[in-house]
Amino acid sequence: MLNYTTSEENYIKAIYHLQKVDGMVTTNELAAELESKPASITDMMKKLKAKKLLNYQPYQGFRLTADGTKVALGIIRRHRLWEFFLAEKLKFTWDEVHEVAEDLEHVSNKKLIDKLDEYLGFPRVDPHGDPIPDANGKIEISKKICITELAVNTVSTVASVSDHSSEILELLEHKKIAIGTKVEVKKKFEFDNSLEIKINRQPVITISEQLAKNIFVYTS
Amino acid sequence: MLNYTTSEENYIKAIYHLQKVDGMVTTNELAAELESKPASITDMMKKLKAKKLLNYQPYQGFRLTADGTKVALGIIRRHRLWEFFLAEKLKFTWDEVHEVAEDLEHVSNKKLIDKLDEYLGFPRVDPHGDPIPDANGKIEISKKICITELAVNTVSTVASVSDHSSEILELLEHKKIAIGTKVEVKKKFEFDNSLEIKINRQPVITISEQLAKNIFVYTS
DNA sequence: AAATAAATTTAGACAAATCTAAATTTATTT
DNA sequence: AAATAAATTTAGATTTGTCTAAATTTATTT
Repeated sequence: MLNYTTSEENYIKAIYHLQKVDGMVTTNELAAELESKPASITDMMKKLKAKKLLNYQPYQGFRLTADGTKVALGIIRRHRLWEFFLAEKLKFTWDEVHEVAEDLEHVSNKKLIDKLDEYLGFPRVDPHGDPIPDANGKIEISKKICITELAVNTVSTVASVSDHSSEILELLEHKKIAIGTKVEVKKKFEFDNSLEIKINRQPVITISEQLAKNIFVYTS
Repeated sequence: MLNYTTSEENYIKAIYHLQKVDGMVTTNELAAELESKPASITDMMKKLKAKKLLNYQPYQGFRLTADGTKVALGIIRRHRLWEFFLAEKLKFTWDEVHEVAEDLEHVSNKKLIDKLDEYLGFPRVDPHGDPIPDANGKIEISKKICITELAVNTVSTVASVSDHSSEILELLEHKKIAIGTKVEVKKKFEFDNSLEIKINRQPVITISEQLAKNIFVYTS
């Protein structure tokens, strides 16, 4: 496996994430995501195309090749393993891990990452519930839906939370909702799209539409 | 604390290490140490001087200021804590830790390093026996001498080993010599400068001059 | 102390990554 | 389908870190 600069890695990772939403990624989208300028994007796209990480025709947007996707999954693996380490071993809170992992992810020593993985017990998801690719780049895509889509009176498990801020963390901790928590929607209110949910055998609690939109559960 | 580039940090660290031997560091020395060219050194010295990390007059060599030393100790702290982590937690061997730590040391998040330190139990020395600066940059300089200087029939403790290769590691493991091992020199041979030493209550063993030169013990 | 050698610095070039401003292509409107 | 707007690319500049080759300074020799 070749090595890439921190800058290249940040572009590759951003394209990977944007692709999941869009399929094809555009110059302006990527510039917004990376807080840089469209001209800088075009420059880098040429470079990544030359390295065969990207399919790219001028003016037509871009998407990662199979090779590019493999590189992206390697970066995401490193990022999420470090996030797990920071939360589990160093007792960082949920909202702090991302920023630190942004730096650690660029240390790309395969043996380091594989031994870290082993040390951590081969975790399957990071502290936000996002899946961690394995050493071969295989990622477990479990089907998830937003809790707002969950049928009433069906028990499910919280899979992930899409907002990673300290504010949502505070609220989730207060309501005793975490990754892995069993939840059941008891009632949906049309007026404000708030939900009444039950956690295990505790009394019903109310969650707002804004909160519900960020909570995803396994479909099963 | 300001942030420095990986390149700047590598220069600062190299100057710190060379200074300990020489006092004043020269352009060629540093170029050799960093495997770069003298012209590159001069360029960087101007930059570090402008940042007040370095005392430098053209043609006169250079030395870190108090600020520069503080920065160097921060880098060394990170490097040695990661070395300890790699050896202790991820079970890397002694000769493998340096290379990986060379990358990890440039992730300069104070909270990360202080929490790592705590997680590791505030270790005082890295796997080679070199002291780890604390969060305030204080470094414990314990007096050490080469085992070749140790008086006959005096028990001492192995403090550090200056060569970090896998070859010396193999030999040290075979002879059951490690950091912290209690040793006693029983006899010195003029002919080849080999030593006969005792480890704890085991039979006398012989070590060559080449090996002895790399073993340092506490003076106490 | 002049000549020579060694060390160091300067001058100018280059690659990587970024930017601004202008030009071009594609998309959208009237 | 022209005209206009939006998106994208190109051209040229800038910064950082590096280099080679030439010039300069310091050290060493005869």
